[in-house]
Amino acid sequence: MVGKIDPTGKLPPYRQLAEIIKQKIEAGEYPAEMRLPSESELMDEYELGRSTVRRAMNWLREQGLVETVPTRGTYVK
Amino acid sequence: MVGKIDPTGKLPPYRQLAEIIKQKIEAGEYPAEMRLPSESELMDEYELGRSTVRRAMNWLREQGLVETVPTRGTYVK
DNA sequence: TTTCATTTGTCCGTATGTATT
DNA sequence: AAATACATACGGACAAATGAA
Repeated sequence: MVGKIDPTGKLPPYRQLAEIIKQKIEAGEYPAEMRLPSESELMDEYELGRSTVRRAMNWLREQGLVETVPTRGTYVK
Repeated sequence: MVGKIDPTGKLPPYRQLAEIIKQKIEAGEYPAEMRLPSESELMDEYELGRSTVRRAMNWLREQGLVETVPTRGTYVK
């Protein structure tokens, strides 16, 4: 099944989440300009802590895939 | 043009707005006894949420620069 | 007097930023 | 990585008071 986080996997959880989201972006499931699910939603959905979700967001941001607007959300670039 | 809010600036938006208004007061553009623009007007003019505008007002009030009269407005002291 | 628009007061919910432990 | 706390910000909703029509 796609979209599950494996705490014992090769990649750390934050990178796994980042890859999942990256795939969704590239697949068009998350189109440009779309706001990603909030940190809270991602925490619930993938059963991760906020800092883990934020690390994933940081990674995606560093990759130039998304853009974060303070107090608004993170958007697909 | 002076009076633009930079969401990524050093000072948070509410402080930037407060500084703008403070300058106008000190420059005489907003003389004593004058009623400041309403919260709604400031929201529109600077594209800020009401709570942000109100924070700016609180700050100005704490500085002793203005005085607020409920249902009437905020006045330069 | 009644009605209406304006303005501030208050509260709630949600979201990100930062720091600490 | 997680948990927690606090700051900052946006939006909506409703109340209360004022003053004008």
